[in-house]
Amino acid sequence: MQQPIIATVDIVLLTLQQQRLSVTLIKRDNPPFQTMAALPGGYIHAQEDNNCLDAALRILSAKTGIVPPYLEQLQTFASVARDPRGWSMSVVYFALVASEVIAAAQHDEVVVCAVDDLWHLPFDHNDIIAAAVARIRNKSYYSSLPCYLAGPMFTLPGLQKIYEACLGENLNKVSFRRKMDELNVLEPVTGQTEAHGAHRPAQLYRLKSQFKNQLQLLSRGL
Amino acid sequence: MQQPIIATVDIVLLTLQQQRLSVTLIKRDNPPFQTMAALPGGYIHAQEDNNCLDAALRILSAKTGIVPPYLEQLQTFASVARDPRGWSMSVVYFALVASEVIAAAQHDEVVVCAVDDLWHLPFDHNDIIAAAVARIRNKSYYSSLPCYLAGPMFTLPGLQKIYEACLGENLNKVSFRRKMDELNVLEPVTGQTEAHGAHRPAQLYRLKSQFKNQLQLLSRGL
DNA sequence: GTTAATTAGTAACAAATTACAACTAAGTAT
DNA sequence: ATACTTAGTTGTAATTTGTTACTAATTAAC
Repeated sequence: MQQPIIATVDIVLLTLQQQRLSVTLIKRDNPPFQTMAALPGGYIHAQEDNNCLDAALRILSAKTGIVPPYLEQLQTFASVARDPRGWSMSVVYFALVASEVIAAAQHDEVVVCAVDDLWHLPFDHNDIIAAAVARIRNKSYYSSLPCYLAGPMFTLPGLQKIYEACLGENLNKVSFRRKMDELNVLEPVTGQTEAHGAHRPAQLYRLKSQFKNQLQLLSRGL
Repeated sequence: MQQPIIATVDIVLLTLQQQRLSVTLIKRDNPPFQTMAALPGGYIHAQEDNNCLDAALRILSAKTGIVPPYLEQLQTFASVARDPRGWSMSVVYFALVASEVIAAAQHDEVVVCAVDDLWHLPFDHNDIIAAAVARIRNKSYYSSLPCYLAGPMFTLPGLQKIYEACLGENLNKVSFRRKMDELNVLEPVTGQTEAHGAHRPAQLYRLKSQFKNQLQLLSRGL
């Protein structure tokens, strides 16, 4: 074997900022593209990581201090051209977290940017983010995925806004509530409501514990 | 870098045999697991392959003589344990072809086996096949994917059987036809019918040319 | 305090979609 | 000709989804 293949993992860590789907970028501290913002990523450590998911969790934790509740393999991006160092292969994972989690991690060098406002990023990271957004859009139609973008407690109107941000379209209130009921992943926090204005306060909900890190699917979409 | 990571591609080539979803296996001609049947696969050739898809097409063509109309990346399987040679990473693709295509390729050493009858295969190939079958099941609900398992011409009752084999459940005739109409990927071959018995012959259809190697999706499933 | 305004949550109904059953169509075998 | 079998369609019932309009609960204004 001549030039070995570069084996890395990148993570698309998504969150909501001002109702907009946003991605977490890190200032690179090594060449190539040193000092530029890019997806958190790094080499697979064959001695240390038992598998790719381990590598993703290790790298994400090191670079952002976050252990996300939901982490799924997105796709592997590999080609001779995507990295100036040579033939490179990146197994990409995506994760969703509430924005409070990113704030609480208190890591410097972390930039959160709305996915619609991105500039040109190093490597093929724009393509990767586009693929992650497409996947999330799609999964949001028929699963509890967007729930991971909410904090530990949330209202149904709030969750609807989150779904709408993921899908990029407005939803009908009655239908949305029917579908959330059908998903059966939420439980009301008894006695707890959230008021933020001169109107009836909304019931607070949380994810049932068995769905804290497991998706639930709808049989026929939103 | 000490021990380099092994970078390979494997292909789950699926077809239908006697109405059953079946996978193509090849007798391995190198260690480990020499002479055992396994998924067609091989090393990525950094000098030769521009990307993973290229590698998949090259390997599949070399081992089976087939260039499939539809090839999609499934998932990457990577861990320290999956290959006795060391830390290994396999980018897995899946392809669908009509069984005539496999027969026409005339390659020896090719075994086609129903996915429900598989014995214990080398590496994590059983897990890989299970993941591919799950993906196909899922996509068959809302896409034209199973059409790639049919030959160049087919009847609607025949296509329904194919969908049923993919989904593992029976479908309603009227609903199925409505959905195929909605998919809008088929065109009748005028004047051509298929009779195989003492009854009314069925109209033959083919994929519209723009869908010969492109999926079409339903907005709300079968 | 009563009233107006605003959002949460529900109920009733209309529209659309899907499933089912029964039909007609077109062939072969007797 | 008649029976039989599968292809394909039509009509209708059941289910799901979307809309409109309601009631509920709160704050702000008077």
